[in-house]
Amino acid sequence: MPVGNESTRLSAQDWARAALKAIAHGGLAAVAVEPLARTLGVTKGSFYAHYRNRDELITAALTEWVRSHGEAGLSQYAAITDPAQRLRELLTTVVHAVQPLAPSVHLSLLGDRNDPRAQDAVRQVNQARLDLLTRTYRELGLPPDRAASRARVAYAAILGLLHLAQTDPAAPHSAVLADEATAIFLPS
Amino acid sequence: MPVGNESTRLSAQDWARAALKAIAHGGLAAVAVEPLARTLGVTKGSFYAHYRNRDELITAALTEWVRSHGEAGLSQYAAITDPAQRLRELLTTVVHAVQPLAPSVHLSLLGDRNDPRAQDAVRQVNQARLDLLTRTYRELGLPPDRAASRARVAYAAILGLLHLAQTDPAAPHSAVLADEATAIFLPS
DNA sequence: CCCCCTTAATACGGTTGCGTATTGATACGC
DNA sequence: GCGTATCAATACGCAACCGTATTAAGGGGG
Repeated sequence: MPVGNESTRLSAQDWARAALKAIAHGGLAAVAVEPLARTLGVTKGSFYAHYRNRDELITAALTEWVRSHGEAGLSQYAAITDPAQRLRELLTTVVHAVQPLAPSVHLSLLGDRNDPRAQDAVRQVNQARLDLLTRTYRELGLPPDRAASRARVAYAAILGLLHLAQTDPAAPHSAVLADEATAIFLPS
Repeated sequence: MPVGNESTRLSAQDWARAALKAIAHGGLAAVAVEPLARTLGVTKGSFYAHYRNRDELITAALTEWVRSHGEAGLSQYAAITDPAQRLRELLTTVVHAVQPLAPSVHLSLLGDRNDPRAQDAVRQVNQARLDLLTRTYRELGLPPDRAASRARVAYAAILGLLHLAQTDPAAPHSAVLADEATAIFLPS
């Protein structure tokens, strides 16, 4: 069975993915070997065949998250040549993708921001996104320093909308919000 | 000793305050009786003279937080009659107050957003702030629905700036940011 | 085809934290 | 001052989880 991912045996990746799910749900504290093993249907004995300890699992999971949410995850947006269009895409994607109430790794890591590993992961992802936004505003004609601060405020709004969507039960009409956001953040 | 708060004995308030500090630092998980007792210089035996259990402490701490950060904490802004001035105050206060790296209860609670008590506390505080912002934008002449969505985006930006300030080591010039934010969010 | 490496189970000890019971100390009202 | 409320210490049982043996099973490469 060369391909076929329905193997009955687990890989290190399986554990890392489960760890990310746990982080999204309950933060780093939720990455606990024995509970994870229970949800994976094995006992913890097998975990130590893949990682030396819990810390290694956390590091692996966060590394994977940074990889997929940093520049790699932004490449589809970076590929858009028209900066105005790119900005619009970024904003509307966020505003809409915000609804599914999918538990967010990003928000959970915020709760663990004392942990150096979490702080570092969040910092890297934020930096990649801020860079892209700053570049976009520069291409739209803003002077570098204004582009930087505007990108910062815009990204802050994106993050905040994510916060609000995750806590508010009241789902605001996303279409209206998207319009408002683009009206605000597309440059004068 | 009627006044004088240097009493050698602790009150329920002291425990609640310590709990809030712990939440700001490590989320709800950090509200642990024995560690708290250690930092307070007593043993946990005395804790149970003030609260029946850990849950009661958490509830008390969150209630206190909602009280002081909900409408009560907003009254000084609500008192500003000129809506434009009020909005400016709100924005600049946030942008500046954001620096001290004071660990934020709000951000920590986002990490615990699965916990119903945390979710409820955050929801209440957010609602009070959103209401004030929405009212402000209405007074500035925006139609009700636009006022609501604009308030939402503005508050999202405030939350996001808080987020960024807590994770970024790179402290951006707050004066620049404040200008940018007011330029963006003061209505057209 | 058989050996060995990977995955998994079981069992154990150690730590941390919750909650309870019991007893001691201390302050304040009378 | 005296007694009762409140605050505090100690000791205990209990549960969850980490990490470490140790052993078993199974499946591919030589």
